[in-house]
Amino acid sequence: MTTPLLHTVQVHKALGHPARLRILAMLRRSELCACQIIAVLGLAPSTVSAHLADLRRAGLLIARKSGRWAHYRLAPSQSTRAMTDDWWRRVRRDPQIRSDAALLGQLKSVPVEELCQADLNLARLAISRHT
Amino acid sequence: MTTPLLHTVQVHKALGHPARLRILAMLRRSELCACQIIAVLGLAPSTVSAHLADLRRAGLLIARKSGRWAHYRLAPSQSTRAMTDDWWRRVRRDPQIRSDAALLGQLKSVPVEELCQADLNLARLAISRHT
DNA sequence: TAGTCATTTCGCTAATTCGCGAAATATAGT
DNA sequence: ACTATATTTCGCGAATTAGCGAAATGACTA
Repeated sequence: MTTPLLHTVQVHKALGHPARLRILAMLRRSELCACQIIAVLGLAPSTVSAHLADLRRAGLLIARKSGRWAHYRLAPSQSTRAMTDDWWRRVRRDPQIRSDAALLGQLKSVPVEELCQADLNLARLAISRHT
Repeated sequence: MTTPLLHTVQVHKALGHPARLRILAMLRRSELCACQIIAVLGLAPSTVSAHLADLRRAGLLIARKSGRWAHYRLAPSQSTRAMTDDWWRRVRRDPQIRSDAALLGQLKSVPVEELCQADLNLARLAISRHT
């Protein structure tokens, strides 16, 4: 158990990192597989996993495990939605956020089986093969 | 110059510390002198000054210097107000925030000249002398 | 002009955070 | 059972942050 003050601090700490904001921005559109998030961010899988754990601990997203894959989506809570709506207005036009969305749109056409185990460059190759 | 993403990160980092949230909560009621904030938080003046500088850099509050004293108030921007309104709903009933408000209410009756140069204990003595 | 005092800046140490690779976990397919 | 593999956990070095006291700054006062 924790106080409202410390919980609020934890939430804001979770939002205080570009990679974690990028993750939340991606998840606004739809639930995603961990490997898709890893491919878009271009960071080591262990690093992304830690960021996802931070966001989950802060109550901002929830995980769903389906076989080997882990799917993440935004937590449905009221306060989470209000909070993300707030910074979303400022961030939606950010170049990094927009390029993330563009890359993610292309990744959607790649089967998850091919995407996983591939770093960002391989992901791009897979895109060119599938479009 | 910075991107919208990095600016948003900076704002959330500023909100990701209990002392800084306590400062913003206090300033919701009214502008305050630095010495009043120092007395309520019970931290070293240099520490509080650093927190205030963080909040100012994030654009969340603005400073006004009047003689020897520095007065701080919330920045009047729209987004700042929306953001503080969000976490305020969760934090307003926090015991730490409430005791801050109670102490601050009593500090208001103490002249600034007596309050300054006094730590929290001296501040309490001053309160008992003035009520 | 010299002194006092509120506040900030500086220098430092301890604690936390970030990122990675390696190892561990767990699940699908053979 | 065994292998392959998606994800997480662990251990560690680099970078950042938090706190303090000491010194510097700037403004009132005598």
